[in-house]
Amino acid sequence: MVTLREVAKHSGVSIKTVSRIVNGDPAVNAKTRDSVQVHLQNLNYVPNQAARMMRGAQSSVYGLMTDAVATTPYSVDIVRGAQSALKEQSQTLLIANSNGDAKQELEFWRMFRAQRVRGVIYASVFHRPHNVGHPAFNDSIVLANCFASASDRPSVVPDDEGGGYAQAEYLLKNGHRRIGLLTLIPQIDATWLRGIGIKRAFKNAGVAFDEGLNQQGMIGPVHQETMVAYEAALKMLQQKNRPTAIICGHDQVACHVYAAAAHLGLSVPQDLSIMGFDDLRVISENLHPRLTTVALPYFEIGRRAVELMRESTHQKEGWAPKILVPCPLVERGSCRTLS
Amino acid sequence: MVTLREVAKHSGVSIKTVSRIVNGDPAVNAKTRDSVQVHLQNLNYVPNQAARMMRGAQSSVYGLMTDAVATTPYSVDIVRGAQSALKEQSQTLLIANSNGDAKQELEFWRMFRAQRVRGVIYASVFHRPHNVGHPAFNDSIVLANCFASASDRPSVVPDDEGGGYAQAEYLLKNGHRRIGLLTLIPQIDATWLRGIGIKRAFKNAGVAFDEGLNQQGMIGPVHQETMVAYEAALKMLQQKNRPTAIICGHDQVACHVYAAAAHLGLSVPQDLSIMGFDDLRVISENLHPRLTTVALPYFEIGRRAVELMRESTHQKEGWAPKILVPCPLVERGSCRTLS
DNA sequence: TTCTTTTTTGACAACGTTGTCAATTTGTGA
DNA sequence: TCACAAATTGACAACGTTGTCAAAAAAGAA
Repeated sequence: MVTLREVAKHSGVSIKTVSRIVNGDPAVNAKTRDSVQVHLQNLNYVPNQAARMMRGAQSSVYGLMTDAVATTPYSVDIVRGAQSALKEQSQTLLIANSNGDAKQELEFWRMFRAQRVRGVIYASVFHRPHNVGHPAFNDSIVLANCFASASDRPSVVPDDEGGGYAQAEYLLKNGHRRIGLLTLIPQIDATWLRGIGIKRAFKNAGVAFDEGLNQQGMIGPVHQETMVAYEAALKMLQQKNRPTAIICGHDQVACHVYAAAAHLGLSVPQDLSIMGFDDLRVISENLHPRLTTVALPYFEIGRRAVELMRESTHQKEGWAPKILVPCPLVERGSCRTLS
Repeated sequence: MVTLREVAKHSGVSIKTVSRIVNGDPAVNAKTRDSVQVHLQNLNYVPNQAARMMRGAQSSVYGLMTDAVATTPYSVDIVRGAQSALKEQSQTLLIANSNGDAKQELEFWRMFRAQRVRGVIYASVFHRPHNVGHPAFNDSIVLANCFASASDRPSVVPDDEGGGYAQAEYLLKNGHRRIGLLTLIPQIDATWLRGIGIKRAFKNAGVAFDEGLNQQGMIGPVHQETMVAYEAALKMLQQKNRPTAIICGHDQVACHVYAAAAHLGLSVPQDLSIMGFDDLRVISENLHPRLTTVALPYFEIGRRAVELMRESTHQKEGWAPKILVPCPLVERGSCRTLS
């Protein structure tokens, strides 16, 4: 690897002068600068970050710890988003996914420390309280897609309540009155947050919400959910006074509702409107008709997390904002207007 | 941050002795070791990688450059796989995704150099020839999920030919004779590789392959494909002598075939067997019935890429093996046995 | 010209670690 | 007891960079 010394030797100046030029110090004679720059180019010098860091410079690497991105497609967008915010200052992401294993995680914290990462973004796929941390990173952890219950940490989470509101508001606006609900398991915060949003939309529209149409699309403990949306949808749609629309807690749930509708000979959206959540494009763009859904803004969450991290540097103890990123509704073809 | 010096001061020994203990050098008196170890624990010492690297140690960080993982869910499994292979030696992954932008990519190569990463895994979501590289990393780049046409680089790719063979062989074994094909766009290598595999299976089974049933499920240029599987499937299934099974170039294509079948009142797998490719679990496990498909072994590809990278250290110029990772068939409920 | 100011340059130390090698301590055998 | 070998320990340099400060060169003022 080319070092400053080598460039200096080639250019016939001191190491320090080359260093100055590399770092854009104006206190260098223009002629010298030009001549050295040529050699920098020729030798293709790239500064050694390790050496820079030893001199006390801040690391340009951030850590991204995640418990189980693996299971959700597109949560990789958190990574993309974080990166997009990072690259402007040519910083990078060190990635570690622990699959939720605490021991694994501990080891990764250690690794982050060894690498002297500047801060850590802790991303969990489940948007629910999370205690997290390591004393060594006390003031430089940002939670993405989850938030801390006990310890107060800055966090960036999707606005599930707003997302739920958007789901219901859209259907109500389009004339639907009997609207079914197939939720995720209640242990997840997102479930009741969205529920609150949905009910708020009903209230705003002056429509009564029929609790009988509020069903779980999945059951069971966290991480071992069983999908029951198909059966639940069948039952719901076979009622005499069946709903004209179903709001799903997830695009996957929507999949099963499509299947149930097809099984009953109901066509979407003619006989039944379906609303998803998450916008897993692999699903939402491949169903027939394409699925109208509310997007989980993973990319934006990643971006914001990095921004929050940057701000956190200049904050005092106890600073722990909780940023809500809106969940935009993506209109496709699975919902129709009732006249 | 705690340094060796501090630990040494606390323990009343020299820096070097502490260093020895940290690195497990046996040439230390047991008593000394025990006493120092206590202080290491108490002070929570973690060696500074930057300093270690300056002393000439190999970096423990690898780079993962990717052009567009974003678009394919689960390709994130490449990351997981790589990590799983890495973590055994407490090494880490620096991640960079360029979204295919060449300028972006150049900057990332520079960053990798600045970080002195030990090697780079270049992962492309499209399994097709790819020229890639940077002189500085000449002998430490491994391609994952793609291979180089001009420059010869070690690469790890899915065995698409074998995957195609598995698709057809399974259906033939189950008594199907008229089997339709809805492929990806022909510009992608995977398309013809799988085609070869499929035809080999037909030949092995002594069954003639009807080229009339070989249709594209998608059309258009790379990166701007249009999905036409729905229409193609409709046409194919409305023939008088319609196929009893359809092999899809992708699980997404399969989605559309399900929809087409539902539209025609054909039930899966009773009236039609459907075979996918990729095993996007979000799709394959949420269709009704669940989709029998051939999995793209992203995780394994990531693992192997790291292993290959390790081997590459001791190889001479021109060493460029191309590893084929098998694509296992995942049996679910979308294919039936014809009697 | 000479002196002063300003600009430009370079010598040196330090960051935290480990390899080299020498110094010190401990153990062994006569 | 002493001589010698083995085990244990530490001083020092070096890795590549940048901050500090002083030296040298250039520019300006008298």
